[in-house]
Amino acid sequence: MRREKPATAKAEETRERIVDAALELFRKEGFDETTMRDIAAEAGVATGAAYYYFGSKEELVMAFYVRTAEEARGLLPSIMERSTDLRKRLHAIIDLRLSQFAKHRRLFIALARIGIDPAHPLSPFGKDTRSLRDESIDAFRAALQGSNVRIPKDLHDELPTLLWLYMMGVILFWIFDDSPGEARTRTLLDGTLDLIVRLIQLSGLPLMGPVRRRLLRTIKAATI
Amino acid sequence: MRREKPATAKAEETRERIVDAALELFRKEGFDETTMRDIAAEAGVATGAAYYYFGSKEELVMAFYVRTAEEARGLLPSIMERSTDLRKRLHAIIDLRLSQFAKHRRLFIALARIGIDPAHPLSPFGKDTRSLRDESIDAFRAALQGSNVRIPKDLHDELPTLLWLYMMGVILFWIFDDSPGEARTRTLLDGTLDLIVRLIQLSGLPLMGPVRRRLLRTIKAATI
DNA sequence: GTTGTGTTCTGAACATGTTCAAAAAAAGCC
DNA sequence: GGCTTTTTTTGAACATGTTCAGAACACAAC
Repeated sequence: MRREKPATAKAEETRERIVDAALELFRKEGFDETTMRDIAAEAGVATGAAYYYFGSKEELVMAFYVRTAEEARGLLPSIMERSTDLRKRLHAIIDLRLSQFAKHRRLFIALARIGIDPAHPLSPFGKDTRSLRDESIDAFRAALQGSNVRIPKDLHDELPTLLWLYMMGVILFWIFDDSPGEARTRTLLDGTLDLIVRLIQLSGLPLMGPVRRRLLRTIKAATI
Repeated sequence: MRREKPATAKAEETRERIVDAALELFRKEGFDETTMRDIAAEAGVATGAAYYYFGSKEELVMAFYVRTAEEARGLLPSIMERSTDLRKRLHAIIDLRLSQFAKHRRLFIALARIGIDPAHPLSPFGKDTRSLRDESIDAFRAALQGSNVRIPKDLHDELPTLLWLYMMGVILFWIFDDSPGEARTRTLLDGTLDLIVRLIQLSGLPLMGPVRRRLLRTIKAATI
């Protein structure tokens, strides 16, 4: 049985060697082009060793995602300190993730292929990825809190999740964006962020209560 | 070399047998669980024969999609005749496609796994799938034309594509919807369709010109 | 009918993700 | 140190998508 955490320091080191080899080869050759035998050889172990630490080739891609999440965790607090402007904050979060993924485009697409299967344990909406998802949503919660925009109380709970969904949408767009430097995704992000921030601001006006509540009801009914 | 169209009637018949066997097994056992050997055996041919007609297992999934598209082509005209109400028309189109896919949920997810890779020939945004995509977009164009809602001229070109994108979004939501009878997707569709139809109506008001044009500019810049 | 040519089909071979029984190494215990 | 137990590692075996050289077949030309 594969264990969650290697027991010994040496095992931990072997595990690291395998991830490093895998990510390096994925980056250089692509996900499909890299074989588990290549990875094992590069890490200096037998093929089976990779399967002792990772249940499948796909779990190695997940290791990549976990690394980006850890990196983001380290970087985001200082980014939040730079400004209280909501638009800048949201832009910074999404821009950071996009930049991380852009460095490993093909690998990220392999991840998307895995994630789009709702039955797959590594799907972004599944329960196995819950902590990663929650952390990502909390980033948006933190961006809202202490920002220069007042958020109506009844939006407090849902808005972070909605913004996270919005980011997922932008990332989906980015996957299919073949413009140089992903310029089109940048354009979309700039244009829609303006719209979103303005909508959030407007939603606070007294007149908007009924509209906001109606929308909220639809969203809740659809996502419960 | 694999040919586009089989030359003889017998070959055409073999091809059909292979598709039928594949779809039947996919439906009964699931895409991943069905092997090419199973398919060939069920169709009464050698394994290699399947590869004579289809370049890969994935192309067999595409055959499924093509069948649903053909079915939709047959059904949509009569549906359009039933009402000129825009909301009903849009609902009918999307509901038809959702119902078709719901009958083969797991198979559709295999299709999604293929389609999310922008480099894959069968991606819904690629040039190989252009005619299927255009046909799908044209369905929305037909729904708009002769509907009870007047469409501003500058929206004529883009709106069908935007509605198609909206449908893609709903389908994406549906993929992850595990509620019984896909009730949540139905709720989302009902709620957002109201919003969309109202937005389209509002966009025709003289006051909305600048807003509409600004949004159009963003969309065009992002999708050129 | 024979020959030639293009089409359809076969089944063995190959590549690669994955499994697993057993060996090797490490850790724990006296 | 020697013994037992647990962890780690090995490499061959297996399953399945895919390829391919050639066999079988169909059909036209003569």
